[in-house]
Amino acid sequence: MRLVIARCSVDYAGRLSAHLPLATRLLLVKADGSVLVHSDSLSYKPLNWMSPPCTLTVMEPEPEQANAGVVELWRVAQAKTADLLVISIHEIVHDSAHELGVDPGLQKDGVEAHLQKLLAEQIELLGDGHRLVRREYMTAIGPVDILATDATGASVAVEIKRRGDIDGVEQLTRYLELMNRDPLLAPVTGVFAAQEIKPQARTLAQDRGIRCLLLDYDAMRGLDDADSRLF
Amino acid sequence: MRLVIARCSVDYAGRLSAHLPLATRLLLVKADGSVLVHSDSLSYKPLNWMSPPCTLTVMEPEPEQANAGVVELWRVAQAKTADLLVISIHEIVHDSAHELGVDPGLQKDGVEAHLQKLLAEQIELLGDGHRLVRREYMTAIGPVDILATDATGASVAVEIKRRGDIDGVEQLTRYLELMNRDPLLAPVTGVFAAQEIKPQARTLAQDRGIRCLLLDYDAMRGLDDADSRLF
DNA sequence: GACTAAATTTCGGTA
DNA sequence: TACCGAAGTTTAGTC
Repeated sequence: MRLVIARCSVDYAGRLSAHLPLATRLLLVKADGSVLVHSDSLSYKPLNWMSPPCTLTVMEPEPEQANAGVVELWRVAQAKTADLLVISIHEIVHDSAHELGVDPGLQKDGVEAHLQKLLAEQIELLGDGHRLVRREYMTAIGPVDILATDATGASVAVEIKRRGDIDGVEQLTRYLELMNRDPLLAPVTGVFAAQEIKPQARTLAQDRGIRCLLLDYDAMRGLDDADSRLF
Repeated sequence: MRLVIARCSVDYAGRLSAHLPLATRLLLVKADGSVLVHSDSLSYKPLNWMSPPCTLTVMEPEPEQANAGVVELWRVAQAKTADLLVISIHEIVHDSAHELGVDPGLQKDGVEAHLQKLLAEQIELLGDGHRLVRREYMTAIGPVDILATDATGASVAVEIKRRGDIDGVEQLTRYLELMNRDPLLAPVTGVFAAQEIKPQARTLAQDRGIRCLLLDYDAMRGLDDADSRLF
């Protein structure tokens, strides 16, 4: 990994055109050849970048550019997409390279998968008499998060989201349309379960006869922990 | 901006739990206090991070941790969300700080806005006799990208995407439903225009009587350039 | 401030 | 490999 702090301007041409005026920035060159341009604020996302696989070529500036103060010209090209990133360096403030080795990678745990697991374990949150059929119930257009039955034995399809948006309601609606054409399943009712449900999503769901269920993640996790300790 | 190359392990607790085993990584501390953890590959996205506003506290390791080889303990906390990032540093390989100043910011140009402008100028791509009514036609639930009329004078609503996904069809469907309730506009037909249309999106669109139109960005841009030079 | 839509989305899983 | 859906999505714009 090479770290360069430089006064530079940047131009990107590819899926869009973008230009960065002259300023001091961090240029981060990774071992796979990818390049990231970061400013001192607006974290997370680089101002500009090039994804691997790509090649970095350091070029001499044209006389005209040299007169304008350009010391080095970096040309970062992507083979596949013909995207091009050009960095015009006017001054290098810092330059260092470091051997990092391969990263063992990130271990994640949580979010929607966890909500789904918890709700499957606490299926009675859907209402008295509900029973779990299975998680990730496959349909022709994708998996339904949870399939259950209510007290009368009728099918219930549950779509789980962390944030209940209008898109989630559309998604569940498509599943319900499809599943209600299956005589083995029909009639199937829908439950839209989320930690937070946007007003518009709630309105749309109710308009389509889909029940909304607010999930209390902390409470569900607490119950889960309590259960695990009941031995 | 402070750049630290360090052998470290990282733990994040917040919207999810994540753990990074001991390895050498780049720790990037920005002027606004935000922290990014980058490995030497997998560009663009940090392995772990904390968004501003947040506070970085450097702590002495507990005796137990010190015995395990921890030299420094970084605690990055977000005030609002109670998210917490803990970086256990075993060895600092590099440490430097740099004054970057405020970045003038990125100038973008292109993508969907450009496609919309081009299609508005080349409205005949929708079919013979089509005329532009206006771009960004406002409705109660948001702006329709382009409103036009066909050869018979009937209204045509156009949704433009770079990548035509199923969501875009849903979006256009909502607009069409609403607009067809307006006696001044009805009947309104829909056109789903994109550089690339996913098979499922095309199927859904056709099922709903929405016409699909593939846009050739380069050709449209070429025409535009040719037009601009016709003087 | 709330909400919607776009992103050079990126990233992971599955058929 | 293509496609689909999630993301600690983030970010920008509008109401």
